[in-house]
Amino acid sequence: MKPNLPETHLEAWRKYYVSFWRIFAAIEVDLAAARLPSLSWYDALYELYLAPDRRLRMSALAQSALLSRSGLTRLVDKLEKERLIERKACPQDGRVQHAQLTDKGVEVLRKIWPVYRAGIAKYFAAHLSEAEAKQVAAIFTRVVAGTQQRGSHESN
Amino acid sequence: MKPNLPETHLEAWRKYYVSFWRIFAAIEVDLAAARLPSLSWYDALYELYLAPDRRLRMSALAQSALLSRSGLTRLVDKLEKERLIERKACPQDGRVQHAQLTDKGVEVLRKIWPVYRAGIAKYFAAHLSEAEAKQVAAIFTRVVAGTQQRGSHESN
DNA sequence: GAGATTTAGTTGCGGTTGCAACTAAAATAT
DNA sequence: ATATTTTAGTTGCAACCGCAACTAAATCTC
Repeated sequence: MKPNLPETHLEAWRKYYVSFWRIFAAIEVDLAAARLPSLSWYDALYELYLAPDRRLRMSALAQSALLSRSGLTRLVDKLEKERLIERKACPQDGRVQHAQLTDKGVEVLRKIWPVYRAGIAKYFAAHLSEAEAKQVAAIFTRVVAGTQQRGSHESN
Repeated sequence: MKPNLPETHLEAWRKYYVSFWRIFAAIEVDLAAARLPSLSWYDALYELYLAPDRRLRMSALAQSALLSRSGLTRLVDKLEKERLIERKACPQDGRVQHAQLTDKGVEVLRKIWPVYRAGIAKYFAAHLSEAEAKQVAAIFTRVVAGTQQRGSHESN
């Protein structure tokens, strides 16, 4: 009943876990109230926005957007139906599809961001001093590096 | 384009957000690999385990387990089908149902915990010093307090 | 104390996601 | 060069979850 998981670390996990779900739900509520798409849409659009030429292969986008490949296929279906992205076949490799962000996609991104940003500010940032924010960023950068490539994958 | 959300805080949010999804997915993979129920089951069972007499009203459990009332109804249906909990009508108030943890529920909790604990240790705790764990616990205790009762509710 | 309101929980329904199986194309092997 | 294997993406299916609407019971109003 005791591996290397001291009580302090466990308590940190519990608060981290609960805080995340609370903040996440609160932001989703705010987005829905503003009749805006949810965070998963934002994540995908934003990753495309950052990418060179604003386009990414499906699997690369799945990784960045924290989705399985199949999950991404459905999401891209919906985004494409709304004309926020376009699927572009790759001439070099007939298997790959690129998701290409459209201008309308950028526009939607710009509509979501103020609400999202306000949520981050209210529910998260308001409770962190500058120094704490730096520490949290540093700590979780390490955590992310430690979990690189894990989860969210399909079997095969 | 700039409310009170400095770049440092935004960066902290990004790492927090990504780390959470990665860790969460990794733990779910570990649980599934061990043919164990997922975290949402654990959360509900554990809240009951902590409660006086190991039972809680449906709505109280929904709050603790970070679910909507309807979501909890379905979850309790499944837990009851597996005999991990029982629904007990409340004699004082005919509207109320109590979810009562069974011995089998405790047993399952004890089977899940080692895998869950190992996941927390590997994916989360391994990257935090003792001092950092204390800080993280303190910071996110504040964050949780700030989001008390938000999200996860139904309209009406 | 009968009727309106509020509260607790459930159900209909739709949206989202992942796994396994599938299709098509490219890379590798013989 | 053809056959096998691997890779990229999609589709069938089922699980999970929330909102809105609903039922039943308690409380409040007059």
